[in-house]
Amino acid sequence: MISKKTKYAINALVHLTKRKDEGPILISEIAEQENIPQKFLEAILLDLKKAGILSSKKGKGGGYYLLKEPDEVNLADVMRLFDGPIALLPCVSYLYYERCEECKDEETCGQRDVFLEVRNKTVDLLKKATLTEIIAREDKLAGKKK
Amino acid sequence: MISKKTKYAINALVHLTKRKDEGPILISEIAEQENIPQKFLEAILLDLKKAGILSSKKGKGGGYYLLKEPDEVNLADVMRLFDGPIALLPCVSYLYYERCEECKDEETCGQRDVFLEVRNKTVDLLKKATLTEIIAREDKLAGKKK
DNA sequence: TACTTAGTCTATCAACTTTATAGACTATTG
DNA sequence: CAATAGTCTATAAAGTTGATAGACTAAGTA
Repeated sequence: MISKKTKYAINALVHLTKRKDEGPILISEIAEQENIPQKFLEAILLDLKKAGILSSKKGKGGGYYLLKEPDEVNLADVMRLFDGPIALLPCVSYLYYERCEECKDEETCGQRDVFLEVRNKTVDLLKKATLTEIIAREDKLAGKKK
Repeated sequence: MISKKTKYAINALVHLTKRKDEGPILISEIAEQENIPQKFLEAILLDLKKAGILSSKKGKGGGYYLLKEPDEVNLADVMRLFDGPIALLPCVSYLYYERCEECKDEETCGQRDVFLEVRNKTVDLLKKATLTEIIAREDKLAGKKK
């Protein structure tokens, strides 16, 4: 399961993408409309800023806004930022690789081979899921609904 | 990441599969050869027994052995047993479904749509990974190695 | 029957992570 | 200089994970 942090981060990013022509958006507004505890959201947005995805303005008329283009931000990056590795085993993670202590031979480990496949497919799907693409999905789903 | 419990369980199951013609295998033997803390392994094997995957015999000449056929045990089932849902969001889990409190409309949620795809692909890959298939992978990897 | 073997059950625990809250601080705008 | 709004630090409750200890029970064997 992904953490609430990641889930909240994605919702906040989608929110900011939809309103990206309105200038800076207040934390309090995002918190209220997306049902996220405000203080918790503050920390999340700060992390997204440090990661170069968002930027902010202080004082009156301030708030947060997208720094990267919506098609340059994908769920794989967001997940890694808050939850760390996407891989289900440390030994198949590319960015957070770690050997399994109990493993006898990594090269011939069948379990590892399975989870390597799962990781590759998952990263593949999550990389394709950009903010732009997520909103396109929503539009499509909303169309089907009515 | 999967828990050590799941990882240990898979290693123990593969171990028992390889030696399934030898009769009951001691917990202590599996623990030693697979580098698993014995007391921890005891609990794991007990869970696998309760799930109908293993059976055991007490007293001298006792130990654990496979009850199901190796091609009837897959990693999706083992993961669910120890780690619960495979899905990354509660709202896309089939067996452990739960609504996201903060969600405004599940039917048109783009985030959900992405994680539904990830879940489906992951379950698909893990269902195919039976004990038989894992050992076949190991043989193949060992062949390539030399 | 008594002894040994080996799985089973219950309780406990330290360490860590997650989710969240409170409050002081700093920069910007008007 | 006062109001606004993001930033930083600390704290904490709750839950999960990985592990250990010890008593108990069932099965085989002499």
